Amino acid sequence: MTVPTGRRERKKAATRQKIADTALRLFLDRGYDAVGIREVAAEADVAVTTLFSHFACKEALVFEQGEDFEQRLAAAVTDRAPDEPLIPALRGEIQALVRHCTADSTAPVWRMIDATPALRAYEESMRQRCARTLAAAIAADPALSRTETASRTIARFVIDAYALARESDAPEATVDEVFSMIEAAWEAAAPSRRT
Amino acid sequence: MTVPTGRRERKKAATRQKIADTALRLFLDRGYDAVGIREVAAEADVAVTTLFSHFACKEALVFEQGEDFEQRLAAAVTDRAPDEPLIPALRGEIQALVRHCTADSTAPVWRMIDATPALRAYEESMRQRCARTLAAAIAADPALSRTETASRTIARFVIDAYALARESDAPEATVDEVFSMIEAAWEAAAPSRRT
DNA sequence: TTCTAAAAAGCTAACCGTTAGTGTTACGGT
DNA sequence: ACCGTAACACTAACGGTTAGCTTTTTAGAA
Repeated sequence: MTVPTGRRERKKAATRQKIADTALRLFLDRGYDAVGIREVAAEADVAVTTLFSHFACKEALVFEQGEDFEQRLAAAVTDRAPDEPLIPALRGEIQALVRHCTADSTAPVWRMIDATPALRAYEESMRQRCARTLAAAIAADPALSRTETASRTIARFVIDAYALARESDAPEATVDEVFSMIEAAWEAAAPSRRT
Repeated sequence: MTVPTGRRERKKAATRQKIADTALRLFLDRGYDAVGIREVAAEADVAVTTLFSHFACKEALVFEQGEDFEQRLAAAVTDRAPDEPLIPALRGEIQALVRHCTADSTAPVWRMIDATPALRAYEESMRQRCARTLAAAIAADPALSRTETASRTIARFVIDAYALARESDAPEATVDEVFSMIEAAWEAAAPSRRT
């Protein structure tokens, strides 16, 4: 509850960071598949079991940064101005995420992810969790008044926009094009107004 | 090209079938995670390496039947009557697939899949391949005249409909609801007609 | 029929990610 | 100063997967 600044937690965070940094360096250097867990642990000077107490699996080492994805999308729904429409808010957030993936500093990592089936699959599973969180946030907003199914559907569509943009040559234009389709789908799911 | 009825290919198919049958029986009996590859191979009376020459991984053993998924969806696009609209044709196909998953004969398998993270993930990867094939089929039909991006988008949306229906309590109703949203998205992607 | 090339299946032995079991240290609160 | 516990380490294994190599089976030519 106090701001987490015990020596203990600082050391823990440092260990975690050192593992992630070491892993990413080795992976980018020699390829994800060519570097084994035992080697990462040795290079970071920790036991293999310690590594796995910080990260659930090998793939998770790569996604250390940018884990907040999930929170950010949900926040884009819950924290928007009371009269701000949903879809543009989500489009803005997706655009920001896409820009982050294509930024110079992170681009090599994303290129590695795209080139590695295991990492693509892991990212996909993260996206699914993300879609569920987003669906819950949408369904929870009474102002939107859509079906459970419609909420889940739109959430998946939004995640699709991100996935399609990541695969695209012109990510930002792709986001816009997909979102114009999402907008239409969202309107089509509106409750009929003559009650 | 001749109907494949050499002794060789019959024996090979038989071996494959025996492995798949044995695996499914053991999995349904005692749980997917509780049965190891070595045990499946022993029970089917083949070497482990033989098993892996027929199936790419453990998960693939479960999806032996219903692999045609991919072809069927693409066929629903390419084989439809010249003036039949795309979306209803796809909805019909998805409905058929969903019904197949809930049929009494296959329901236990799908229940096992839903209960096993590894199998859910594998199914998701199959869906992605499927979406790509479907996107190609849609993009290849000049009568539809949509963008590459629009084709890919609709393909993903259609696959989403299937995924959402599988997770739903009322699969057929879910398919209909999602498809009404897809229909709107599809129309919104139509090329503007005043050229 | 007999022979041969190749496909299919087998065996061994390992690699790699991951985990259980069991200590050992270092820290935080008392 | 002391105790409970969180963090880390060590060993040893398990389960999926593959490489390397040998043996069996089959298709088709001679």
